[in-house]
Amino acid sequence: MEKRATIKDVAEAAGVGVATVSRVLSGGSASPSTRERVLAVAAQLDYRPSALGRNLRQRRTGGLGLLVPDLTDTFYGQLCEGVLACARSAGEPVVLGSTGGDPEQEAELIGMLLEQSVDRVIAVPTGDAETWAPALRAGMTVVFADRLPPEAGRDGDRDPAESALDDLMLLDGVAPRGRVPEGAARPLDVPAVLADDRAGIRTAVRYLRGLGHRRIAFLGGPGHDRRADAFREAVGPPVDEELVVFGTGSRDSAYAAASGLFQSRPDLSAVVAGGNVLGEAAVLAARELDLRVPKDVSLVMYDDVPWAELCAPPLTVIAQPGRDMGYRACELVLREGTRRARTVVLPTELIIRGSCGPRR
Amino acid sequence: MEKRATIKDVAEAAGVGVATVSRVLSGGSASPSTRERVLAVAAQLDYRPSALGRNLRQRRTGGLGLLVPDLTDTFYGQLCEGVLACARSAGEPVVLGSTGGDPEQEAELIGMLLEQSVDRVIAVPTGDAETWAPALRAGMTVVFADRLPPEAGRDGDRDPAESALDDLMLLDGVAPRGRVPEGAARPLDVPAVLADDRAGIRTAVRYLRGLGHRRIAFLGGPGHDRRADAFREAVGPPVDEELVVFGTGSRDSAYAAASGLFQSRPDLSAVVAGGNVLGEAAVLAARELDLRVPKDVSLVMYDDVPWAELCAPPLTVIAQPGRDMGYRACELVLREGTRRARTVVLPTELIIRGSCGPRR
DNA sequence: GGTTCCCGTGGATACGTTTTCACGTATCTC
DNA sequence: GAGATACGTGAAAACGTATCCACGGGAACC
Repeated sequence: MEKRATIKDVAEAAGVGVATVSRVLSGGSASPSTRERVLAVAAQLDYRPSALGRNLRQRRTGGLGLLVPDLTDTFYGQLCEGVLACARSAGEPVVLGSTGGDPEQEAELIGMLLEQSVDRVIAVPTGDAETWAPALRAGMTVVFADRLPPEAGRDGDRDPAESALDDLMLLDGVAPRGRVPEGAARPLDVPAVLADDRAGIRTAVRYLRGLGHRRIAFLGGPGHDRRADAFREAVGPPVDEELVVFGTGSRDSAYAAASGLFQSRPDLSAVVAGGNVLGEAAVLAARELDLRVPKDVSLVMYDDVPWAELCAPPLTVIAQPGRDMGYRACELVLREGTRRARTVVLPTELIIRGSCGPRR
Repeated sequence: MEKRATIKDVAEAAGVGVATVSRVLSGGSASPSTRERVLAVAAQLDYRPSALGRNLRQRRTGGLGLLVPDLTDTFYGQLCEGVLACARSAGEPVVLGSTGGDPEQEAELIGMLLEQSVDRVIAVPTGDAETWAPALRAGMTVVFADRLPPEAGRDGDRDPAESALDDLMLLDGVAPRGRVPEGAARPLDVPAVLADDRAGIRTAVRYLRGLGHRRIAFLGGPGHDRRADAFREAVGPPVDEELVVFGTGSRDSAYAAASGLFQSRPDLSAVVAGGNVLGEAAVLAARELDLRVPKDVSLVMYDDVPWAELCAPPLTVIAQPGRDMGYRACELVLREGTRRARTVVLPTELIIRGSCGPRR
């Protein structure tokens, strides 16, 4: 456990100044002879520049922050893999935080990142604009993935992913449509990578409609407000608000919400689950209540997770490219500063398996 | 986006020296009056000590490293959640790396952690002792979770989790039994948190035996050597080595291994999958080959993941406490230095669902 | 009342790096 | 051949913190 060699050691051993060593290793100019000598000495001493010194000097941590609600949710696992893949190719370390869907924990983690001088973070936000204000105020580069924080002064018409772009593979640099009410809290001006929820939900609802379903429910979790809105829009007025229910994030609460939904509204014949945890809960709750899928109730689940295919029956899903979303979000956060990036919307795909059938 | 206040600013505003501010914030001694004044000023300036400066000063990064093979694998998601929970309660940031089951990537990530001066790592190792040598040589505190690196000079009798402790909830500070051959490569002296693989596999094999199965296969992935050994021991000699097959880590390769196994040995009647990705592959491959579970083939899968219950049929599993393993591993790595810790073995549990039946 | 001890305090230093600045030499140009 | 230009180089400063050390003053003790 010898202590690591410093740049000074290398400089001394190579008979040059520290500045020269730094230049050689940073790709600066140096004469071929000295460059070679420095490189040889550095290799021989197994010298690795200390990120600590460098970061302190340039007053920023090289790393990226990554905040997700729950790593047990396979979709976020995919998203993380995407971020990590991109970060690795950029040589950036990633510090990870799991918020558990709790804004307070999220705020705490933001504070931790601030303390670490991590100035670039990609997050699946849990808290609202207020939670993220400190990060932005500190000049952090933030990119949201998968969702946006709820907006204080909501008006259903403004949606950063304005959708209706079935052919458009991705949308970069959209100008926000619709004027923001003067008094309302300004929405966060933060780039984001989102799935085309509106199109995804609409396709699913149309599909279910085509199978004859009229009473369709939406089962959401925290952060699924955009999807719920898309659902409301897709089923069209009048919206039966009793058929739009939310869990609070935990698997238990998702199960409770699903079970409650099935019991209070036995007339429903199809449900759209806003995430894979909700879908899982729906399957479990249906089974517990002796509702057969798809005979008694049809189910479409957001997120194409590997196990969707293993289910009984295999689950029809709205697939969103989790890994890609992570990768692109990371690209955005890395590119930031060079060019101001805006929202990116990735396409969803309805993958039809066996969990939907005609209305009984 | 004002720049952050430094300790100097606080000192100046409070009319004291920087040393005093540092002491107050680090819990050192100070008079009540100055302490109060400093605290007030710090709060008012929204001062947060820079981890960069502190870390440089004390020549270490506060943070923890966490290396897992694949976040898409739900078990590792659980493990990560455990680590993060423990790390958060200790106020330590966690930098995450995903090795993809590739020793080369793992080595690269270790190098990255070294560069960041992260001196404490918890890892699900992918590479061997050689991969980890640089980390140990640099004085890193390493704790392995879920598995150990393969040992150069293997002898089947030495197993850090000596098992046979069905009642013992956990085993702390076991002395390695059996002498290490003189010439053989010394096993890494690294604390670890493992599941009681031997007991888990043995229980599963006994269960299958009780159902009448005689040709039982083991389907493993990288790092499942201990489980394979436990399997060999459980079925007892002679071991039909054709029934012990491995995938390389990817879902595709797992599927290929499972499919190949089923096709080359149609006489097998039960399979033990060494991990949930392998279990998933086995279900898929069986279905593709029109083998019904459990009628034609029985299946026991390692890892109790939420979707095991959703499967058709619900999967009988060997549950290991992923979250706990992460939490304990993190505790170990934090405690290290205070007291030299050794291997911890956590119990497994056979959860019987519907994927096993009597031999047809 | 004088000496000793202790505690609160501030100045200075070190951590390892990048970057600026200035210096010297070698080459080019007129 | 003398001036100007370019380039390679090293000394030094700065980043924000923790900690060592020295200094001062008040209290306690003899």
